[in-house]
Amino acid sequence: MTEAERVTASPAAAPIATDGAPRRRNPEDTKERLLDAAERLFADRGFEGASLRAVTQAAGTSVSAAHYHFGSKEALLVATIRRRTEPVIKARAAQLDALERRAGGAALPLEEVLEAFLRPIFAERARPDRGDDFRRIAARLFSDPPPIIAALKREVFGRTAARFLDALARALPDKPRQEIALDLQFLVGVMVHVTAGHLEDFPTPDGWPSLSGLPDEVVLDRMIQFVAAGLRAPARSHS
Amino acid sequence: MTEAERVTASPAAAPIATDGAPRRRNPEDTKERLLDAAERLFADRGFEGASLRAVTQAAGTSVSAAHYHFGSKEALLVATIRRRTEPVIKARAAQLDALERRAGGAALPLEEVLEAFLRPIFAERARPDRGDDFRRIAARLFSDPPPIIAALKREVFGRTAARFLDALARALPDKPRQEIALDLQFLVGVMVHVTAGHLEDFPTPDGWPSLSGLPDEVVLDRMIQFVAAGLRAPARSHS
DNA sequence: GTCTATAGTTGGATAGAC
DNA sequence: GTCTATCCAACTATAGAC
Repeated sequence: MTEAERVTASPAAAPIATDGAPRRRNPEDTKERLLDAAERLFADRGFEGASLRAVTQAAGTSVSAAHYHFGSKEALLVATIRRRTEPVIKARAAQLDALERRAGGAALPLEEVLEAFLRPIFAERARPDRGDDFRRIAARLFSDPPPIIAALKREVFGRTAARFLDALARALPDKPRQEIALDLQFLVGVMVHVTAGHLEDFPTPDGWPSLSGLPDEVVLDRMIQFVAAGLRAPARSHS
Repeated sequence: MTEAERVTASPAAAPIATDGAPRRRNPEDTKERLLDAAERLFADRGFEGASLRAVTQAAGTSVSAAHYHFGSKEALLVATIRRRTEPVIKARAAQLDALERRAGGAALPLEEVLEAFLRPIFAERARPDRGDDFRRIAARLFSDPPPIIAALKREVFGRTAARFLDALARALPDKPRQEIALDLQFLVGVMVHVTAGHLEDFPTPDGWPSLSGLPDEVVLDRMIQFVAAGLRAPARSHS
């Protein structure tokens, strides 16, 4: 396959739907359309795999418009990710605040701590007003090449991790702190895998019920049960 | 930052260590050196982010040598991934075979099924003879752009999933099959996250013990406890 | 089997008109 | 603010000498 064939074979060069006629040249929401297109293409092809030209074409603009609004391709990526992560981080903090207020000085209920961590990301995923490709953007955040991503990742994670580690420690006072930290990483693994949409990507083998149609609420529920049980599981006394 | 600065700022153009003097021109292991370099650079920068030139330079060869041995950049990626996944798939099957033989017709012990699934990937990760960057290659397999990766991913997963789903069903006879399938995805999420090396990538906040020095055996042990408890957790009767 | 040299594209970024 | 036109560096892949 030649390079030209490979590129044209790749789909998704379709422009972002701008509800109705192919009207162009809206003054301010060009920025928004660029973010939508970038989100979809970065998620589909990766940062280096999605050219700025492809992104701007899908957004119905030009390369220079993107440079005008964002300054560089990297900056566009950062803006794309921040648009999604900011509301999640804030919603998590808000839910945790409410939870701690309600509990007063008492131990926090584990399942509710987990829900405060997990529900916001599902909520963001399901928002219909913005492109619905939040999906793999979260997974990319975890595995895309380092340039700025590594720093972004740590910042995003760091802003939430400390609070949730403390909350988990309050929910499970007898659990060793290192085990809490390790189990939180397991939880993050589950979250990323599900958020990234891998449930839809891996068809179950013949004879097994499909997972791709499962409502978010069912998946979220089961995640909480699964992870709560894991967190409560005592360390094995060395056999 | 200019493009030139960004590129030169990026490290890891160092050649693969060929134990001792910078001896070149070994007849056959050029292929091996190319795979080592490709593994490291694809893992660090992603498939599109790591140019063939960078890979061949790190391997101490030329672009055309890579084409001679593999035919294309994509084929090199596939070979890189297969070299790691093949032994894991085979080891998993072997451990499961042994387990089923030992159990006869009886129920399989859950923890041992999980160990058959998880230990081989840790073993591969720890092999010193090949470059030690198995790490993020597994994560890439799950989130890198589609060209051939999507197909590869399904093939690799499919060859193991059916057998493990059956084994889990034999270990937990009362568990609904859809719940087993869903929980297996959670397990995969944990596995990918840990294998990808994210434990080392996310420094724990101040006041929390670091995870980066943890021996593989400790992590594997805790993973099995965590996931086993999750799998055993009963579905919540809808509140 | 490995090299040098080169072909032919495509990439991000910018200048300057409007 | 958005466009067209252009710069030039970097890419994959191949041809052909050795």
